[in-house]
Amino acid sequence: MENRKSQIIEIALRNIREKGYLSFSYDDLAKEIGVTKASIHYHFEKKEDLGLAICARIKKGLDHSYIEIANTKINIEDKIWEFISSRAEQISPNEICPISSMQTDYNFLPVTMQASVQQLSHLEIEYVIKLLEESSLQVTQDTKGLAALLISSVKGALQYNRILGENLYITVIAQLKLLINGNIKKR
Amino acid sequence: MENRKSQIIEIALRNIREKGYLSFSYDDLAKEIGVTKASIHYHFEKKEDLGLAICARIKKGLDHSYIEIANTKINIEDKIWEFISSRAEQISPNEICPISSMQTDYNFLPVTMQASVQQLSHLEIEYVIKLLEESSLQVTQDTKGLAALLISSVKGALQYNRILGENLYITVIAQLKLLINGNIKKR
DNA sequence: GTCTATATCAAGATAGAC
DNA sequence: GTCTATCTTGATATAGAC
Repeated sequence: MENRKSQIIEIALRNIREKGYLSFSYDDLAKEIGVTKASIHYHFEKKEDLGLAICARIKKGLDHSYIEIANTKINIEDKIWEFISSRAEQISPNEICPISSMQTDYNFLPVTMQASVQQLSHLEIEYVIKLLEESSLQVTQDTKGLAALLISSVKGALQYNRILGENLYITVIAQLKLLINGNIKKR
Repeated sequence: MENRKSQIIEIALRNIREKGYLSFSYDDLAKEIGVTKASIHYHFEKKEDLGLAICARIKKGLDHSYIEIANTKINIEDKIWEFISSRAEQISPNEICPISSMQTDYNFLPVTMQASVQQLSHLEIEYVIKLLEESSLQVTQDTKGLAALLISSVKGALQYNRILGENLYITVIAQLKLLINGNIKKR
C-alpha cells in the first residue's frame, strides 16, 4: 500500500519536528497509525531507510517551495520573506525545523543520513542565496553571508520560540527586516 | 569525592554538546572516566539529577561570563561581542551549544529539567539585553528584539557550522556587525 | 566510595504464520 | 500486507558485597 508508506513518512516527519530522529520509535509510529511495529518494518526495513525517505521528503518540500516562490508574481524583494515564511508556516508552536532537529542528532546518525542532512543544510542556504541574488536590492557585499545569517537566525528563533513563546520568531523576523532596510542600497 | 562529582558533570556537559542529553548514557560516562555505571549512579542517583546539576553548571558559567564582561574595562560597545565570543569559544567544531542541544530534546526532558532549560534560555537573552542597554549605541527601538536576533542567529550558526564548516559562525558574526553598524545612531 | 550482579524495560530487528 | 512471537541489545536503575 503506497498510501501507508507515505502516511508513515508524514507521521515520522512530524515526530522528528517534535522530538528528533533518535527519540521516536517504531512503536510510537505503530501506535499512532494503529498497526504493529512489524508492519512499519515491512515498509521500511531499517530505521535508517525511513530516515532517508524522510530526508527525501524534506528535500521535495524545499524544492517545491523554492520553485513556487520563484515563479510567483510578487515583488521580487519580498520573495525571500515569502520563502522563509512558507517554510516556517509548516512548523507548529511545539515543534522545531526538522533539519535543525537532525542537525542536533548529527553525531549519532548513520553516515548515509549524515550525508542527506548535510545536503539539506547546504541546499536551504543555496536557495536563499539565489533569491537574494535575483532580488534588486543589494544589502551587503556578502550575499552568502547574509543568507547564512537569515537561515541561522530563523532556525535559532524557532528553537527559542518553542521554549519561551513570546512571539520570538515573529520578533526576530521583524528585527531582520529593520536591520536590512537600514542597509539597503538600490542597485 | 567532590572531585569525581564535578568531573562527571564536566564530561556529561561535553557529551551534551556533542550528542545531546537523551543520547549519552551512564555507560558512556563510566567508560570515559574509567569507573562503572554503578559508581555514576552513586553520585547522581538518577539521570535527571545529573541533568539538573549540568543545568546549574551552565548557569554558573553564564553568570560568570556576564559578570566578568560587565566589569572588564573595554569599550562599552564591544562588550556584547566579547560576551558572545566568550560563550562560543567554549564550543568545539564538532559540538553545539548545550542549551540548544537541550532545547531540541525539550519534549522528552523531565519537567524539572524543562524548567531549568526554560530559565537558561531566558537568562541568556536577558544578559544580552542588559549589555545592549548599557551600551552607548542605539541600534533599534527594540532592544529585546535585537537581543533575540543575536542569540538566535549565533545558536543557529553553531549548528550549521558543525555540519557545513565553511567558517559559518564567523561569517554570521561578521554579517551581524555589518548590519548593526549600518544602523547605529549615536545617543 | 566503588564494586558486581542483576532487575526491568524499551528499542531495533527478524522469522514465519495468515 | 499485516500479524504474532521472539531475539538481541543497550539503557536506567537497584541491591548488596567489599
